[in-house]
Amino acid sequence: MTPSTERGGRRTRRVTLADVARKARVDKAVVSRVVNNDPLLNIRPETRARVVAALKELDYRPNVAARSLRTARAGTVGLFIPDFANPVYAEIITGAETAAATRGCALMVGSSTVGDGRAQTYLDLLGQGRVDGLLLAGGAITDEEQATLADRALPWLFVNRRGGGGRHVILDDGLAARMAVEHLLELGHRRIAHVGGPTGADTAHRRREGYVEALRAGGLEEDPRLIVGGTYGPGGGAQAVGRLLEAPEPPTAIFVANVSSAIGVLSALRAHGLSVPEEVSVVAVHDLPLAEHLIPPLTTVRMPLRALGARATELLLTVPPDRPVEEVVRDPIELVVRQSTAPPR
Amino acid sequence: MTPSTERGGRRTRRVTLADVARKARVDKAVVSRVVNNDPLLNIRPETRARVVAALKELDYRPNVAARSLRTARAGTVGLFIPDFANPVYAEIITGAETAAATRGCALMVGSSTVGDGRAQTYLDLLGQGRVDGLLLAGGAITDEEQATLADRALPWLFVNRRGGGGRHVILDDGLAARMAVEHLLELGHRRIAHVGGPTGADTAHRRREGYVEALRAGGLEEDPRLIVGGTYGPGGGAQAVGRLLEAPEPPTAIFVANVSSAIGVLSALRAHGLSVPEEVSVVAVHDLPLAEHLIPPLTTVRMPLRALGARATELLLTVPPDRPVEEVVRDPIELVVRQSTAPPR
DNA sequence: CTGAAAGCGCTTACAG
DNA sequence: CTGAAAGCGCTTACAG
Repeated sequence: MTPSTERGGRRTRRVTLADVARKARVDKAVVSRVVNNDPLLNIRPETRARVVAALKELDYRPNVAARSLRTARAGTVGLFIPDFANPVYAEIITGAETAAATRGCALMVGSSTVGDGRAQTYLDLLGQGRVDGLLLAGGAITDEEQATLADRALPWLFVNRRGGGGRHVILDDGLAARMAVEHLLELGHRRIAHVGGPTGADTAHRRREGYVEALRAGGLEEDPRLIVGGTYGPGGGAQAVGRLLEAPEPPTAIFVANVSSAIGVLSALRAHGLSVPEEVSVVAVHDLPLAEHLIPPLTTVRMPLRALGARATELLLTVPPDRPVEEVVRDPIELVVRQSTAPPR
Repeated sequence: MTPSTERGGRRTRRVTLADVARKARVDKAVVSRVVNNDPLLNIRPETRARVVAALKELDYRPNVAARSLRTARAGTVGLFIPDFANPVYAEIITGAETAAATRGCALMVGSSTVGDGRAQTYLDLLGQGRVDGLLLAGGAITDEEQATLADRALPWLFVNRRGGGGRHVILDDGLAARMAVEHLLELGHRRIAHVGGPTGADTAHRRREGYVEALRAGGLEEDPRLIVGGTYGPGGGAQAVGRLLEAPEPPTAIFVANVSSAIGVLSALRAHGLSVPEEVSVVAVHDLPLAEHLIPPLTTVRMPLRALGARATELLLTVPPDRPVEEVVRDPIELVVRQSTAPPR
């Protein structure tokens, strides 16, 4: 008998290993090994056939809770992000989800928009044994939270930010910044400003370093008045432009640490009557589908965010939790030249 | 002894109910009832105090797998979406996450970007008992998938789209469309075009209906040449504008079914040398932080997407799975007038 | 080549 | 007011 269901999914009695074993006239241990493809199982072909047939006929699906209890493995990876609305995390999630699925694991994503926003609250919700490990992407993790984490006997890994006592996976944000700035230098720009990310954000820190390095490699000295911080959102970008234009000698080009900020940068420049790229060039880190539909289409540096999410998941699941991980994912970083950058006039 | 940990979270022996019971000199059944706040538990204050102290001292955290196995409840809600990169789903997720947490449940979000993209693949990954119910947001669910779903003895609910045999929660997309079009009518527009969503998307269907209704209520007849479909992305919006401008008498205003499309609409209008709002007004459904930073700042209709996600979660967890649910979430829909709409000249 | 048994950590109905 | 026992559904080391 297959379980019957009704509208909305009425819950009927589950099919268990014992049901399958009875039907196939074997012990449930045998069924278990067949289900899990136990390589050590030596079974007669006709017995296996009976088991497989019963499995199929009853539409057996293992009970995750029972399996987890027995094996002490959840088959689930946790991922904690600041905000689902940030498209950067969307890409990381997608990469992590795919990598987890490849290993037969589910992914459980939580954001700090819930409750008081602390990683701790998310941890409490996870309880004990809901996930086998935790990826912590971006955002600010306080020392207290890191201590709590340490108490949980749970493997973790920082993603897109350094930390975790030498357990992190990042991208080469310095290189991304240098590629952006070198592009501006090659176009002939000499007064290149930087709209950075929020103080304390590790990616912001590394992009700013890359900006300074590229300037110096080009024989220029950085000008503190041309470096302004912000948030990683459009509002922060718009505000930053306001401060930038107060400088006595305004820049001819702006390197923006984040594409969302750049949307605000573009609109603020226009509001100040400056045309892009004729009067000011703009280039930003991270590409998005909408970048080519901005006015003007935005030159960006595309980062391998999916690869980052995928690699982090793999490492979390394979590297022993007491071993350090400090990896820079080396998938290609690509300059996407559109119409927001041009030689200075 | 509290469990010791090392870098990366070395796994140490877990604290179980039995450990706590031993320390508090009671049976583990008592500890269990204290942990779960059993209202029927009659316990001497000093006994409770001993239990609470032991709980705290050992930092006890219930094993989720054991509890799930025993109670046949996962304490987790599943949510299946087409794509994490779509900001509309980000809002729904956030609402669902908060509502789930309020009920002590975790949320497990999966997207169709994994594997072959079918809901079925996600269901297989979920296995048996990983979630207590499933929210299916947007996207296309085939009949085959709906049949599979019915076989799973799992309560489900469609979110933001009708379906599921009378199990869905939606917003009043018709009203949103009428508000947008009425705004254009009040400004004096008479040739109002519609850039719709993808064929088969239920929200697209209802927004288009609202558009037609509003036109007729304003004494106008819809013109098929002014109705073009598209995707819910910038590329679709841009293409749609191209087709719209082939009409002998181009529109003076465009109602766009989705804010992401509208980004493409704005850039395509500019590419065709048409200024917004002087020559063409644009209004779109869904508000985003970036809307006010577009060029020009975009007039939108803000939808209560968080409330939708939250309500769907509540209904999934409370309405018996064999009862129909057909709810329209009535939280306020708001017209946000910015600078992309103006009277025709 | 297959079976029987133990036990993962909980909750709950029942006994006293 | 508290304890003892059964059992959720699985996996695995071991027996034969």
